[in-house]
Amino acid sequence: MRADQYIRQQIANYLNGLGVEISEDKVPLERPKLAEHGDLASSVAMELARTLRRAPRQIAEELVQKISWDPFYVASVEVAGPGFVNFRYGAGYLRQAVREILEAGEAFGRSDWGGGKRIQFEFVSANPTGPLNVVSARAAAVGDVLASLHEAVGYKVEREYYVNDAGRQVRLLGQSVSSRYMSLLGLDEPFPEEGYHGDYVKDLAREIVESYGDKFAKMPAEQRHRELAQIALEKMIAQHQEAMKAYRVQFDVWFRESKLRESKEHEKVLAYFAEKGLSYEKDGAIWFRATQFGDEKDRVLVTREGEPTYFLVDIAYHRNKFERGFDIVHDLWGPDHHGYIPRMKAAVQALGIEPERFQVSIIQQVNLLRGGELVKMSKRAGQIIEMKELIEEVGVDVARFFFLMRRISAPLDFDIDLAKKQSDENPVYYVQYAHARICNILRYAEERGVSLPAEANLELLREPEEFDVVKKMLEYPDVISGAARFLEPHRLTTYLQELAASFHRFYHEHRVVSDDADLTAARLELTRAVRVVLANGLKMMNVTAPERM
RNA sequence: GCCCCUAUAGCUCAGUACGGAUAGAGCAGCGGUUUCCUAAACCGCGUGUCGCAGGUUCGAAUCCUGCUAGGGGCACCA
Repeated sequence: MRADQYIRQQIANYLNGLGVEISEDKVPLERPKLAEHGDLASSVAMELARTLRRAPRQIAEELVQKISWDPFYVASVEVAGPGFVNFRYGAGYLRQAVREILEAGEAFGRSDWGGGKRIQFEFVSANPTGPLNVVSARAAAVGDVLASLHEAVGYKVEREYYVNDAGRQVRLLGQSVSSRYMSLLGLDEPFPEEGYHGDYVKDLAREIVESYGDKFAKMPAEQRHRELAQIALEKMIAQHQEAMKAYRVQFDVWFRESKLRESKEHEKVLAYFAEKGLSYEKDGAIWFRATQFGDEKDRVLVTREGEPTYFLVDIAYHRNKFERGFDIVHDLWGPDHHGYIPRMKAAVQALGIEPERFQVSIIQQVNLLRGGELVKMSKRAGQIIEMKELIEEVGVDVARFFFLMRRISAPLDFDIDLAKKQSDENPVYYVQYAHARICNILRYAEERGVSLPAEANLELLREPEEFDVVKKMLEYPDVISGAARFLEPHRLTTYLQELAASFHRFYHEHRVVSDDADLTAARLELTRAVRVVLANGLKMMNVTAPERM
């Protein structure tokens, strides 16, 4: 049993005996900010003061006296301040934790409160009409880790990437490439008004000239646009897939919008809405009654030109997802899409799906800093820093870690200079170094042929720095479940830095491998446990845990 | 105008879900630590109108209301 559970149980039992009805999980218990306030503290006496009509300190004193505290879990209990009850962990409990962490290994920190429910995370889903930008890099890191966190707490998870390989944008890509293609061949074709200006379009055109020559120049413009669009599209999608692979994101499904269109799934939605009276015709367009489901205005499904809107196809896409049997569908979108949430939620409801099963997180923007200055990016001028360039410059580990350091709802400043520094200013190395350092200690012990007793005597662990490390490790399962539940992967980076710090402190104060074989054995166990937790945490983020640096 | 996000130390940020004690880290600055398992480490020193104003409460960075500033969004684009 966990010590916090034990304490809650004792308090709840005692209070129930007094006639106060309180369940274990309602007993307030928190980790105090100040070390002098103990390892755990309860404000229960203050909260009960009113109902019991007694002074909080008096209630606290009695509670402390009347309950017989098992010294295995609780080394000391005291009343402090206005009526807090402060607890310190028993040494036995802390020592046992070391053993439990080692036994659990990769399973340490995992739980099953997800109950095997199926959840899908859809993220990145960048248009294949251009290169991936740094926002996609953030989304990729965040989505991947949120998915992993949910796996760790007992969900069955799928990662999906939606490929918008159809519609207006793709036509524009075809026209843009065609124009560049023609001019490479010395021919003239006007550049489309809202075409894509980036250099990558010229690169695509050049590649196509190299592989196909002037084959497309002779065909009718419309056919050329179509065929070039397809070729360019596949090249872009392949690039995106390579980028994700290099970034260590493994998508289960790359879902193509064109598949939906081919199987006419959007038309089925249309028919369904028409049948249910959820759509109507106005000004030559077909509209969805989104206002019936809380959106601020009705939305167009089919334009006056008879073309399905992105929204309509997206509704079909979401219906398709739910038909695949997910209990929860979770989308990660960019900040420019937040206005889109009410209408998608409305649509999901209109399809008869419980709205709680559809969740959206908005990932805020990324500001790149170089030399302390904001790097200006303009999509129109084709001036952007691609995800690929950034990764090449700073490395996958650093990029992932940096993108995970902030709350997803906050814009993130990515300091390229800091990311490139291999020094103490860079938090990634700080954490990785702790892991490498541990591996080095273990190697050293092995090389020296340290002879260890069969079973380490953990009673020899008694230094405050040793216990501090254990206490920090004990926080890990809560960090994982909290990060998953509240969609806050940054808790993991913050935590790993704290764990690394507490290990570095321990390392500095005490020798692990010494002439005292028993003590060495005990400390090697502790050290191995820290390695487990650091490795688990880094693995969760898909950041490498180096054995030497 | 309406909606979303953000505002905490010189800088970058935790802490806000579920209100608790003297609001914490890292970096930058200054000073120190290595005959010893990696100094990519450790230790010490300073700083706060928690954006502002009210309210609720024994207690508010945290909850409520109203403001202010910055960013983003409000398409028959995606």
